[in-house]
Amino acid sequence: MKGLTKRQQEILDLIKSNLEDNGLPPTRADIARTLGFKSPNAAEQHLRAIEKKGFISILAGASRGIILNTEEDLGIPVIGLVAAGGPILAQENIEKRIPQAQNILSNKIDYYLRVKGDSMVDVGIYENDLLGVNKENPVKVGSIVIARIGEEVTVKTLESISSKQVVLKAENSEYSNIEINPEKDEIVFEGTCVGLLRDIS
Amino acid sequence: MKGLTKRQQEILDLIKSNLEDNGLPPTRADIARTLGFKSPNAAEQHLRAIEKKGFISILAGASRGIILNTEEDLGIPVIGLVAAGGPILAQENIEKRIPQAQNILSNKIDYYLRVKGDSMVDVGIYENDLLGVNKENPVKVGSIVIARIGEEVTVKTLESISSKQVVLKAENSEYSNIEINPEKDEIVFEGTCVGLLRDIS
DNA sequence: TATTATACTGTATATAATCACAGTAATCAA
DNA sequence: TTGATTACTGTGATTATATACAGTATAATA
Repeated sequence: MKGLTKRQQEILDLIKSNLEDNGLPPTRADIARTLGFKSPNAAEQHLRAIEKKGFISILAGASRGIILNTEEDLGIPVIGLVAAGGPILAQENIEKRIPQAQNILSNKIDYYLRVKGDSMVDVGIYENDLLGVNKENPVKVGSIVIARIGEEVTVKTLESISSKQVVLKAENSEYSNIEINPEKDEIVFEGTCVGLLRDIS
Repeated sequence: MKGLTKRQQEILDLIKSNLEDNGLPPTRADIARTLGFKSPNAAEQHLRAIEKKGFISILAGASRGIILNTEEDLGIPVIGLVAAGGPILAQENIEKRIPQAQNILSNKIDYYLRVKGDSMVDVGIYENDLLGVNKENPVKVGSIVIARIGEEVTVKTLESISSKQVVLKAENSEYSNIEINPEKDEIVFEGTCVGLLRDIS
């Protein structure tokens, strides 16, 4: 699917906003009027081009017969057990998806990670909780981070970090800290924990 | 806003499904065809009746100019501090609303209650967490319940209940149980806690 | 250099669609 | 028993809309 030109994008946006605001697609004349075309045929030809590129479908003969070909929103993936090796967001790790509802949590969630074990109970993170993970922001000392050490994925508080040593703290007095020398062992930060969902039965 | 007749409801449903399936409203002819009318005017008159009752708006002259008058979904209310007296869902208690996204949590959430205090830390419920509350299901022993005792709203585990005594357990060893005689003191169960949301900064 | 894509104007027309007017018939409330 | 509401058929005028055809002009592509 090729990219749209600037003008074509404007028209696609117009269709979307028309749908959003009025609940129905615009006519060719509507498009021409809004964008200042003197001929509705300009809109017609743009629509053809956009259809050709796969972004919409046009229903022949039907008034306002413009259908958006939006790839449906799959939702935010929930990561269960992480298979050894591969990337955390690999298909085989996705347990299910839950619809992304903006404003449920304040920060952007890239994926949810199902908690295994009890190493973070002292900060109220329990087994089977879903942690909302933001993978964009750089990790900060004091944050709860998702780290991959070798092939193992773990959730811990980042206690300190330098080029020689990374200290991960388990928030459970029965566990001891994890200390890693990043020059010797591979450690990758998969993201920062910015939220939590829990089902209570 | 009066109620719709059975036939009018069928037509409203048809409009909705048309919108859902095709992304645009039906024409009078579409409606007539689908419902077996021999005249598109039958559809026209039904639409007028439905508009008169306030469920849709008709754009004069526009093709497919049918707009649903859906009262917008306000979202699930978040209850902050509960004012003394009055019902928990009273307007003045609503801090904000967050869009209801099905499947985020498994159970039905009627409202969210912002946690004050630390009386439930031992089950991982912290200050400022949002508790998802279901107010329909009857409370059960062992569940975390939202109870109103006199004018105070509290979240506790329901330890035992009988006509003579209700015992509410704080999940924090520094707090002691609350024992109430429902024949002497007023106790109302506002719901059961079925989920939890937490923002982690 | 020819071709294709983009980005329009301008005209015209078939048909899609709204909507008014004229009926029929059944049900229900005043 | 009169009037209002519901639930349609049937016809047709008017207008809203899609869409074909004929151009102009520019930029990118082969």
